[in-house]
Amino acid sequence: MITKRSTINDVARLAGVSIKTVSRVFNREPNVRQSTRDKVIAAAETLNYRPNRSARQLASNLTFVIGMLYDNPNSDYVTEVQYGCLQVCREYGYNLLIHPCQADSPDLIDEIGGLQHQVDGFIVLQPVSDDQRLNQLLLENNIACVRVSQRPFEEFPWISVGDKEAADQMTEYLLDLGHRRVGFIIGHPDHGSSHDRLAGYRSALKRRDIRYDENLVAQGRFDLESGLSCARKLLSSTSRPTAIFASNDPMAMGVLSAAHEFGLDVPRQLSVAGFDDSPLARHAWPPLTTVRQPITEVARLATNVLMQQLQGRSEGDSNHRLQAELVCRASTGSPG
Amino acid sequence: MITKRSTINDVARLAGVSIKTVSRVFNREPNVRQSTRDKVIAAAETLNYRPNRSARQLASNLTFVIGMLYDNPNSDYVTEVQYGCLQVCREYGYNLLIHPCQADSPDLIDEIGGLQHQVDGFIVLQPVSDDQRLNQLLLENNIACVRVSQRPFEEFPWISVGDKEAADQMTEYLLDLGHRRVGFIIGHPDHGSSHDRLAGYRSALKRRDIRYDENLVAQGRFDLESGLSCARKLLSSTSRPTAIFASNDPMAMGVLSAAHEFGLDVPRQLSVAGFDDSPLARHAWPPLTTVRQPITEVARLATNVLMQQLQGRSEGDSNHRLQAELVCRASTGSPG
DNA sequence: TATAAAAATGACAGCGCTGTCAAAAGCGCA
DNA sequence: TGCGCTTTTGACAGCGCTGTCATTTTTATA
Repeated sequence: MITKRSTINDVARLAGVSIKTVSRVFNREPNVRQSTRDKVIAAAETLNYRPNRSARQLASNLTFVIGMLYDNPNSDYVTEVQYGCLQVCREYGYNLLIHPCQADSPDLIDEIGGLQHQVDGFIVLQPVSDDQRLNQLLLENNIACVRVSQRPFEEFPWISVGDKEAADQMTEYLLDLGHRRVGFIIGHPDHGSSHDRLAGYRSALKRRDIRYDENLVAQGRFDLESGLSCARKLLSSTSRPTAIFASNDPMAMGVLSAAHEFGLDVPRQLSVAGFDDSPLARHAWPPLTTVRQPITEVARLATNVLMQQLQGRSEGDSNHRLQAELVCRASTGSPG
Repeated sequence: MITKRSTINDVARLAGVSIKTVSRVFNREPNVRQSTRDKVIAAAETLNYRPNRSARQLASNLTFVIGMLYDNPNSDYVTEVQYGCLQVCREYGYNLLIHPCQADSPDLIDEIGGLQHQVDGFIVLQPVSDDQRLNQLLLENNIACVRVSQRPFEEFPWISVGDKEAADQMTEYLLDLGHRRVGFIIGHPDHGSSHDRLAGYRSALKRRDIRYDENLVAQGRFDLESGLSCARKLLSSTSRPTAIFASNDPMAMGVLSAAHEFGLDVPRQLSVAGFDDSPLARHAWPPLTTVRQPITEVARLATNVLMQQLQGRSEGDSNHRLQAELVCRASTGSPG
């Protein structure tokens, strides 16, 4: 049997107050006497009342939904971000609308334009967060958002992870192991973090007075196949590297495959390092030395910042920077 | 500058019709003259009108949102399902609300109970779809849903994938290669598909008149670690198997690691097969022979069936069965 | 041409809530 | 006790749409 869902009127009648008072209680507004509050809550409980979101949305012109914009082929990353975001959403009674999209799609702007009234704000992940048209759209329409990106855009709050520092650390770690020819595979050229990771690699070399050698660097695209072909190229060179640092884990997996092809033992003859600490990395053979990003933290933080924004409490400082961390496993060791 | 969003009234005024007619056009209702329809559409276009979902929801008592319930640690699977589901959702103007949950949580029922008014229906993935309390809740409250599961529940429509047949095929394939001692690692005991995959293994053995040997079978939990320990057990036995068929890819990765430990060459000394065709499988070394499930298809189908349901067009036959497919890669070969 | 039936359109209530503003109740203090 | 203040509560409009049902227009048929 389907019993009709109880409304604010039912609760008000049972509690002997006006519907407005019920509304106040459920919106945690001040200036409601405790005894009144209790009456209302009790009544709501007996009736198993739940506010009707649609009605609330219509009346308040709020959706209680936030949108998540992303174009990330890495499902582990996406899932983890979703998870962290949902945790915070639930605290605030918000729902999450996921919107995977193609950053290079010409329809992107229309698409998001249509979404804008369905959500109160957006969390925009890399690399979509670096799309200037999109940022402009959000800005012009005064849409609340938090960007996960390595670079600022206007006054938008943004969350960044110390990609450069982490890449620097990883490079330094490889140098500390005694490597002198450390290869590097750059990530997808459209991804902001690709540049930062490369910058980190370069800064560590520089600090150690090691010349940056273009022959040790190859341009990948963040997928295994590109990692494989880059590694083939690097390993075929006359002065082959004794370590290869790939800008993400799938590419590092490609390097591992190439090492197999070349009959190189990892890590004795070739050290391999990745970035992201995906499950892939843990499950590789040998398990991959990599960099762990605090993904859940990023997601939680981004969501919290957005919630603050939506509640009008915008912060002074709009950048929050988190640090990534080295995870040393068996794929790296001293050379020779 | 933020211009106020235009409403159905604006469109009606500009088109010179009543708001009800505008409503009809936007809901694709019949009985609107083409010329009227055109006028309305033109007016809507100039005003850049978009129906207000909240208002529509409130008035129609529909949410235009479907919920996706899952508890799946495999992010590739989840992401792919989300993707397929979203494709269909967009066609129908629906949004997707994801709700990862813990199948064994005591609060699950409350949680879903609270969600029920926020969505028009649910897509329930395994293993949540096999939770009897949840199914009962959905049934009692007459909530529309489509289950992705290997078994029926009452009259609910359900989508299943031929796990058993696929496992049978894979086993047969290994036998065809000449293996006589084929090990098997069972999946998580709470997962319906674990049983089916085991059943497929057994049926293939039986057809070939090969005795089912308990010593060749180990109980895993769908994760790499359990695959590793199961493989250690199987490989330590006096009559070690020449092939191991793990019920999913992470466990097969564990088997691969164990093979490394035991100094066994894959596939010359040990063939390894997985299930699911996760990216893991493609990226393993050697690349893993496995079973590909039509995940996107499952998701699309499930969503379509749900949409049919919501529109009152319930089908006669409520089960849709899709077939999985063998993917043969380099991790399997003839023994010896 | 008249008439019935079908198709197209509109008037209006109301979905369940929040915002606004006014009214009532409670409080401190002379 | 009464005054002015603050705190608490309520009445009511209206958010933008859809459902119902009445009305008008068109079409088919006699």
